[in-house]
Amino acid sequence: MISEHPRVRFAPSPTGYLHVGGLRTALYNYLFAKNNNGKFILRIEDTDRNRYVEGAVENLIAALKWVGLEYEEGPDKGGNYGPYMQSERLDIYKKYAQELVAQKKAYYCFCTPERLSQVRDEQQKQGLQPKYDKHCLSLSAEEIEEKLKNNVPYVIRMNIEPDMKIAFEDVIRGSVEFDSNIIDDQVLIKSDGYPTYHLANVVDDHLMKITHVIRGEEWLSSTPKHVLLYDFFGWEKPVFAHLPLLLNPDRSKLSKRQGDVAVEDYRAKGYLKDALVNFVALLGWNAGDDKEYYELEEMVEKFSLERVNKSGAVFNIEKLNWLNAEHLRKKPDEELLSMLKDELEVSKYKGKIFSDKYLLLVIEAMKERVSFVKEYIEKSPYFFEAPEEYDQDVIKKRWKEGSAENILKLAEKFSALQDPVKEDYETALRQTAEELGIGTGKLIHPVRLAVSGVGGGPGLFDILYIIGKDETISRLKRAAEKIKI
RNA sequence: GGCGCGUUCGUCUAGAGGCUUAGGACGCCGCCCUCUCAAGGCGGAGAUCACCGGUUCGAAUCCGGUACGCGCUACCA
Repeated sequence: MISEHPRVRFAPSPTGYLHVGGLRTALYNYLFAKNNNGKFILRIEDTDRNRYVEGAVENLIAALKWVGLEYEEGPDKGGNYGPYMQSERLDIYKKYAQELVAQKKAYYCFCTPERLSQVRDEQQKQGLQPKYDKHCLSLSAEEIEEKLKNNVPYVIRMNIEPDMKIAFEDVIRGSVEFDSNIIDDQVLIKSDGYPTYHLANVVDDHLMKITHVIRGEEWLSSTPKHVLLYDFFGWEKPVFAHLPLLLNPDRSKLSKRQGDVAVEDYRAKGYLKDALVNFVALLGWNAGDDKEYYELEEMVEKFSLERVNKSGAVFNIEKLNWLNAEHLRKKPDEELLSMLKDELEVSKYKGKIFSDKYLLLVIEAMKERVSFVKEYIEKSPYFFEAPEEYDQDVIKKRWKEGSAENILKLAEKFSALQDPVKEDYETALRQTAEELGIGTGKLIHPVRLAVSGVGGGPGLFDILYIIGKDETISRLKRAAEKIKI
């Protein structure tokens, strides 16, 4: 069933941004293509002129690019089966629609929106399935000719025969069957000359030699229409795979109201593309083992449509956060450095100069303690400026009667050190503690507070080494003065 | 309403008739490590596998029904 070199496509309509659900659809298409040595194609389904959004296509492309899902053919890349924007393929759709009309598999319909809604109301009142009543199917050739000549607005509709069973195989769901009686005589060409999704999608998938249609579950119910169209044209059908939906915490379809849905939102919040992709991939797929941390390449190796789940998955931000931390920790320090520098540029420390060497030390110290790049700054501001305030709870817990004198004593000790390294601070501190006749803890904690303003963080001597002797001494003195019990 | 799809710890999931006292991960809690906070290690709580019935020596796994959820039911995709 799976051809040797499959061709799959991600076919979003440009609504303004890339939805995370769309990201997952794109990802599964990509993974499937790469896993099978096939091609991944981007096609823009911009057939609804009312929904046109300025810059949406560029946005979509930028998001895909950021995330690293590279396609071989697409609107900005070209390819042998273009154009890849449906709005540039209008003539093609028209031609195929007319072919169907000639074969009586589709027909012109001149009904006004008013009549349509009247019919619908009537049917609903009688408790019937709202469906077009094939009113225009009985028009004579002359009547049609006449109306066309007089520029009466029209649409072209599919002529669906009643009492048929339309069945197809879905890789994920198995065999699915529909009754043709519930299917409306679907509009193929709208009165503005644009095709509807159904026509454009089938025509393009055929012309672009798409072998596998991998899309969201919301399309499952329209698939019989597509199957019928393939049959009308006498075309070979692609393999269908309908993906489960992504859900809000309350199990409704993932929506903007309940949080961020745009890939760019997550990017702006500081999520790594690797983590987002990893996370989204696991929402509905797994390799059958316990592995949860993935790089793109490994997913490509292991992916298969057969292992995609049937049921919807809640988009659970906590797991995403964990994965982000996991991915962040695996990044080489050099890469972290460049990300941290970018982050500093948009922080309140913009303009302040820190050497790469310094920043690398900060990274080493904080690496295990952050989940996001920006946390290097938020969780350890003391590496970028002296603390202005001291955590009250920590003062209460760690700052005792003689603490101020003790750290001043220590400052004195420190000032005698020559180019101290981590161990030198430690030795000096332990010595001082001994001289003062107190436990090292009694000194360590107040020093930590004095130097960082908080109670947690990397090992104290690492902090001291990083900020340096002069800064350490100055912070100790300042704290001895400022911290009051 | 009709049609379709789905239903295993709070969440993501493993599970393809006996290997299951249903496994892992996130989150939560505890212990260890430790100058603190993390990370890491160990452990714990958490699922009558939606429900009912059937098939079978045996069912989370197969079949039927019910409930619930979601999707579609447009000249939107």
